Amino acid sequence: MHYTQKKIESTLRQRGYKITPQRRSIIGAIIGANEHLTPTAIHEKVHLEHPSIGLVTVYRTLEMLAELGLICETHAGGSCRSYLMRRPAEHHHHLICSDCGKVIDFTDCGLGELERKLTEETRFKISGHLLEFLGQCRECVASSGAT
Amino acid sequence: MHYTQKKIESTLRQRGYKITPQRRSIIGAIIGANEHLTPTAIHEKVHLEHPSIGLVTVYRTLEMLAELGLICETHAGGSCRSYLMRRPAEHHHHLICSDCGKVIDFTDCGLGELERKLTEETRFKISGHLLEFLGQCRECVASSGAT
DNA sequence: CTGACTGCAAATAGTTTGCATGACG
DNA sequence: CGTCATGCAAACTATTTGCAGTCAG
Repeated sequence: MHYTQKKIESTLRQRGYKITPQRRSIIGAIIGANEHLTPTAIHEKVHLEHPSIGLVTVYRTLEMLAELGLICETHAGGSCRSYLMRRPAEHHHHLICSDCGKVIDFTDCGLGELERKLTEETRFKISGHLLEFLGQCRECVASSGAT
Repeated sequence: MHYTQKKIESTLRQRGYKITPQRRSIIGAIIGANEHLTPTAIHEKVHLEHPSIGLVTVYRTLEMLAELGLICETHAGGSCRSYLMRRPAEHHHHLICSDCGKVIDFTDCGLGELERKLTEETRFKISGHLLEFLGQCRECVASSGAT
């Protein structure tokens, strides 16, 4: 459903980027996680295996991956700047658990109609939209109810 | 359509907050603007009339207003943390011009159905959503076309 | 080999906190 | 008057940049 490590590496190579162990490790960390990761969180993860990796490299790699469209930012919660592996399909949105950070993707947002209506009413040339649902996932509902 | 200065001040008073010239000025700046304002931008605006106002006060006032639900954050573009006067009606969304920053509110997002469907499929307890449309307003389309 | 990549340290930007002074109610 | 608000400076956090050494291709 998401990009694989291999697929991403070949994309990098095609675009003229080099494959380094650091980048491998960072990509692996993002793929492995099913939730938002802040740059710092990613750094902590990769730091376990490769203690020499600097936070700066994480920032630079994230910037590169985002530019290639391989990861995307989310805006949930207060703080910004958390990243997630992107599904190959372009248009999608997130449903995010505010407790555990789990993310569920969905594509069918049904906003085409609304977009058309807004375009008509406002004469805006609409280029896109940001949509995220927030809530508690089943497990977190259960465990918070049990508490 | 939006809160008036008077209305906001009476809300503050009711909640036990004091009305100071600084707060008046900051509120006025936000009301006066029809676009997103970052804390820094607000500070610059009020600084013109009241050069003594510190950025810190802007931050503290924004925090207070946000807590009272009188302003809301937007997440458009890259940087976060920009504020906008909130409409009295609770649930609404923004259509934002990426060129000039103009913001148009709309309430009818028609996401109830989608929310129901997602709830059913994922068993999430959905608490809300974030929706923003991005595009160019009519004026900016015209002027960029003219260029 | 060579240019791209990395890590370090320092610079920068954005935001928060501590504290003494000042002003609203 | 007492308390809350302000402004300053300093502390913090997050992010970016400059540079010399290193490594993938």
